[in-house]
Amino acid sequence: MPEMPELEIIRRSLEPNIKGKRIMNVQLLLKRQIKWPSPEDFIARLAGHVITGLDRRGKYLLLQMDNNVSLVFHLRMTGQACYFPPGVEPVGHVRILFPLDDGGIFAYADTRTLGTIYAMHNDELWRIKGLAELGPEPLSDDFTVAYLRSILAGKKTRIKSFLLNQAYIAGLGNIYVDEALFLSGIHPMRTAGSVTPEEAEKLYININKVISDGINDGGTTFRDYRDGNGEKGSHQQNLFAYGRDGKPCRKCGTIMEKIRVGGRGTHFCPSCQQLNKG
DNA sequence: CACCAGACCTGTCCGC
DNA sequence: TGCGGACAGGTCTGGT
Repeated sequence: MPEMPELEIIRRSLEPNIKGKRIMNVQLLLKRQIKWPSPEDFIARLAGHVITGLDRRGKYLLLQMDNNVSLVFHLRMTGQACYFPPGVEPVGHVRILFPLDDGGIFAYADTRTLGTIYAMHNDELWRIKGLAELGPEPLSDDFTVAYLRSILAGKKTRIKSFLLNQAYIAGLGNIYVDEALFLSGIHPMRTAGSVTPEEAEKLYININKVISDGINDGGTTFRDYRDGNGEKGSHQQNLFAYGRDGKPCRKCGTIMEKIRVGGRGTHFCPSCQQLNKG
């Protein structure tokens, strides 16, 4: 479900409600979603401790605790991290409850239960491979045109799959990749190495644009995504490619198509994004 | 290394 | 109405 814009909105919306609050106890309704450490140790590392800060890296949400422990969430497809004020009962597919010292509850919910949760000492965060190997993020100083050109060079993998690889660029997912490729006029089946330096510059600008627009719209809610207060985003109203198959292209009017690339549903305009280009 | 199917899960939608 | 299959915002593993 959530990509970088959604995780960033979740982080921002949770912060005023849970930062500085103490976790009174931990109720594991579905233990198998805890990937590290054991359920008993997970509870021991968190219960009674204060949440001192909230960070995000790629699609990971990290709650910093007062005992040098990070409570790490990866929401996968349907995970939700939400604050319920005092007197409001958590609803939905709740898997873990963290009652707080203000009488409210920080809850993790997840329909498909694919999400992964860790309570790591900060010096053992490297054990989370996906987190340790993340590439630079859109909108950050580390993400530059030169960097993008350098990682594209010579790659034979298709550009769509390439952009979904979190080790190259952190935070892009299926929606925002389709959007960035559409705005850049690049067919998703082209090889990464075929993207010209000029196209790479467009792609760089548009990756930053779609991520930034997604954040400004409060994220994209197709079905499950909600922010830390249970609110939907609105960026689904401003998409150009994702979910628009069968509809006219917003640039040229050609009927948009949907294909499968690397096992993922992929939306594009056959006129604006031509395969033989490049 | 590239690439794909399958696995992990539940829910929804579509066609018959 | 019921059932089977495909599909869903993600990532990892194991096979060819």
